[in-house]
Amino acid sequence: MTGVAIGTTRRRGPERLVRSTEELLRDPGYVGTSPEAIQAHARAGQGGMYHRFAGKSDLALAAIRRSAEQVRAEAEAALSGKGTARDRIAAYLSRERDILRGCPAGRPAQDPEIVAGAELWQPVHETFGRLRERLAAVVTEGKAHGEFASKPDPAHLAASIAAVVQNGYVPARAAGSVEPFDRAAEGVRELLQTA
Amino acid sequence: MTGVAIGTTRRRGPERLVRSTEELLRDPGYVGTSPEAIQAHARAGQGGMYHRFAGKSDLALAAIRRSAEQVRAEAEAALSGKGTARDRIAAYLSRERDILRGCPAGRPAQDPEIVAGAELWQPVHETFGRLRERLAAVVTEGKAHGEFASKPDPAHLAASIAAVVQNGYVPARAAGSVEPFDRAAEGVRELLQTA
DNA sequence: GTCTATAAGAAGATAGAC
DNA sequence: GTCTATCTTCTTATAGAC
Repeated sequence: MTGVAIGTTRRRGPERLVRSTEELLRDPGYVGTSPEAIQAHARAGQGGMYHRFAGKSDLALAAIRRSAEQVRAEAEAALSGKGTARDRIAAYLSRERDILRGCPAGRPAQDPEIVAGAELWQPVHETFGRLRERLAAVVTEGKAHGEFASKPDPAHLAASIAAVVQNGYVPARAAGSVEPFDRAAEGVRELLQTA
Repeated sequence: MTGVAIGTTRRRGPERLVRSTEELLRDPGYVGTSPEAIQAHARAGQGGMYHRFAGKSDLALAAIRRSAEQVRAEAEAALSGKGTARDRIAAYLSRERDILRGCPAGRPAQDPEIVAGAELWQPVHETFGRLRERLAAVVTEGKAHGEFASKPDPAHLAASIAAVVQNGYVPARAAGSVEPFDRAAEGVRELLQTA
């Protein structure tokens, strides 16, 4: 531990490189991002990059881990907050997500080269699984307090909510607009009202 | 019109090339698919391919159009079938989709090179939009017959359903299993029961 | 029309000076 | 540790024989 702050103002080399990779992984995606592009974005030289990281995939691993951790933390903040289970799920659905830039956790799941190799794929896999588990737990909790009818299975409902959120990104990109995402989130909220 | 059947047994060159491109576009995706791979898959030579198509993007355009048309037709088959609005939506959710191979219509929406240029992106865009409209119409119909509570807005609900279906693909790929998709579809069905 | 050979370019990584 | 030059390989496309 060097005690150097990881913030927006003062970042050491490796930190900046990982940040840049995170951003580029969201938008052009893994295959669409060249080491050169990462260096340009991070304003780092080739030397620096290859000195600290073994290569593109090594950098991507660091970036994916960081993105996954953040997605997890944000979800946790919403799902462990105040209010009823329904409120917390609604809060989770409302989080700002910069939809058109793609899902920081889900986008990599679409990259052929990432899915192919286990190292990069594993953290993505884990993040999604834990998120669904956490959502299911909140649904179960809500059912225990009589918030939901007995009908919806927690695991199913959790999967639906996760699908809408994590993947509403796709139609949004297809439409070139956040509208599909917002509408989908609103639709789930409305369904939960009546459930 | 030459009258040659477009089936599995007898396909002319261009047809085979487009088919192969469709399949490869679903799985490795646009960036991950080389002209060479297409030729190998279609058992065609370079000459044949470049003779009929201007290049990779030209072939991709043909493939995307065909996939989009098929997705639209399948959705229409389910949504215009017999039964209540709820039944038809449930049927739509149950269609076999070869989940892990990716969504034929949505996968392209994730490819940086496709999103960048308008030609390839446009058919994807259109397909998603029309599908949501169609779903919204069925929901509206269901509400008119008193199948759903007055609460859910048709456009919102349609967006939710579309997000679950078209994109349940993402968590499924992340998990390496169809389970997340199946659960999500089941979750929406259950919610519709109670709505 | 279909094949083989090959060119032009970029992606990813390395070498070696400083 | 960081920079520049270089190397290899892959991707996409073209040329020209047949």
